[in-house]
Amino acid sequence: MIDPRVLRDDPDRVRAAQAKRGLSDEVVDRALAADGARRAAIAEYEAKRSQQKSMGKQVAQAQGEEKQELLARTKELSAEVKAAEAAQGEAEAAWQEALLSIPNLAAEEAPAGGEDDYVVLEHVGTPRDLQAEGITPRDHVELGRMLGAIDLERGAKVSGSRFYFLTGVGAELEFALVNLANATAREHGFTQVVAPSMVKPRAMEGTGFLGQAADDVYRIEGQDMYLVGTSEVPMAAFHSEEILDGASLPLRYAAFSPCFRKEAGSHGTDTRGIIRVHWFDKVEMFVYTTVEESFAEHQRLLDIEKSFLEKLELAYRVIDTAAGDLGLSAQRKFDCEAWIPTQGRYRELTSTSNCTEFQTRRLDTRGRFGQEIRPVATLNGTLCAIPRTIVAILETHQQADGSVRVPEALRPYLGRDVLEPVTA
RNA sequence: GGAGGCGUCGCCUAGUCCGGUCUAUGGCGCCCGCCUGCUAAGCGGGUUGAGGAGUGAUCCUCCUCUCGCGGGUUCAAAUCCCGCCGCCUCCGCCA
Repeated sequence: MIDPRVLRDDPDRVRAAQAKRGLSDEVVDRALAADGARRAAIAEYEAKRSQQKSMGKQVAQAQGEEKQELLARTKELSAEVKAAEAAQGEAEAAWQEALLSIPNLAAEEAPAGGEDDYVVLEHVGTPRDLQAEGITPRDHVELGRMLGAIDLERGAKVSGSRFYFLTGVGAELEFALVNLANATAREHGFTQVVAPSMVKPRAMEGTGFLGQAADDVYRIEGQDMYLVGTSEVPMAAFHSEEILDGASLPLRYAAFSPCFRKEAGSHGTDTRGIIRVHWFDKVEMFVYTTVEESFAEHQRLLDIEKSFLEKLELAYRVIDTAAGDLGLSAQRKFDCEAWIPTQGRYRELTSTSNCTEFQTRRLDTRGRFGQEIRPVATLNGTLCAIPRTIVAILETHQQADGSVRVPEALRPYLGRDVLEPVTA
């Protein structure tokens, strides 16, 4: 949720931010009106309650007729207190509802517009031209089958479309990537975490995934729980309802968890292979820091993501996502997209967002800075989403005979220099 | 899954049966002061936390909320009733 004081003091800034995302500012007016009503209702309730309390004390001390008289009057007051309390509750709920529906204020620097209005910040590495090397490119599905690494047929048989088994070197690849990612995270001072991938509604809502993104979230039948689409969710809720020691910041975590996504609304796109699947494992970086520090930290997360892709010897580009394509929580987002040879284009491998105080206000995570207590900032960034990384590695480092050269940095973790086909 | 117990202001704890002066007791710890060659001990004082208002800024004053969480009863709830959550012990089942 955005800072209510910003809304109160500078509503035009919020309106401008809404416009930048291509959204109407109707919610802004609604929230402003609700805020006024809420404050009035609170004042009303507190006054009545205070009156009731002091009368209660008189009742306790009074005797006989005097007591009966007081009781009659205080009974009346009690009804008024109840009414005022109910009115306050409603006003508070209306205000919350309006405020929660306002997305984070996009950064000044974020490009305006929608999905296609991203700005390419840089290209790193040269996309491999397999044709020029005299190699007929095989896609990851074919390579995965030849290497005995990816079993899509059985994935579909057992679990349905968009499921897969990683087998043999495929499974080895997953663990090697996870270990490399964790080692990288440790080098940068991150605390490793294995996070639960089922959460209560509070965590889901607090991270902003039950709004516009709710269609993509799996809910557990018969239980008030959700499967997470990223460990950003449990990690954002990790310190919920806590006041952190300001001196302990930044808190840097690298969390491993399975991720589940319905992929509703993506019917027909990326149906082949393991680019877009209902379940995958991921190592995600998650940081708690101050808002002031968050911008530099965002760059740091991006740098770590870049260095990881470089360790894997992948060609990629970095894009600055446009305001309209930011999630509800994000103030700014950078994606790293790796070159996928058989698709002839860059595909998202990692994504890092600065959510400033948006999530911590919802989840009530604050920091104590001397005398002052205020919300902290959260940031998240993919370190390694397994299936897409496997796609990029297989396709990028394939050789004429269908074998795959293993990037140097991964070799110690995989114990192999090259992945050899098991079938022709 | 079954049975029982517990949840109070950083930690421990009194209070809950029998509702009101609980503005929550005491200890530990912590903070300030005194004493002191230094340290320790001793003595005195302070100390729940959060949100908000008063001319937004270290102070002061006031209000609300806070005894696991949410409801209910009542003029009044730490205290009575209901639901939920968490922890512990035992049993069953299980990776």
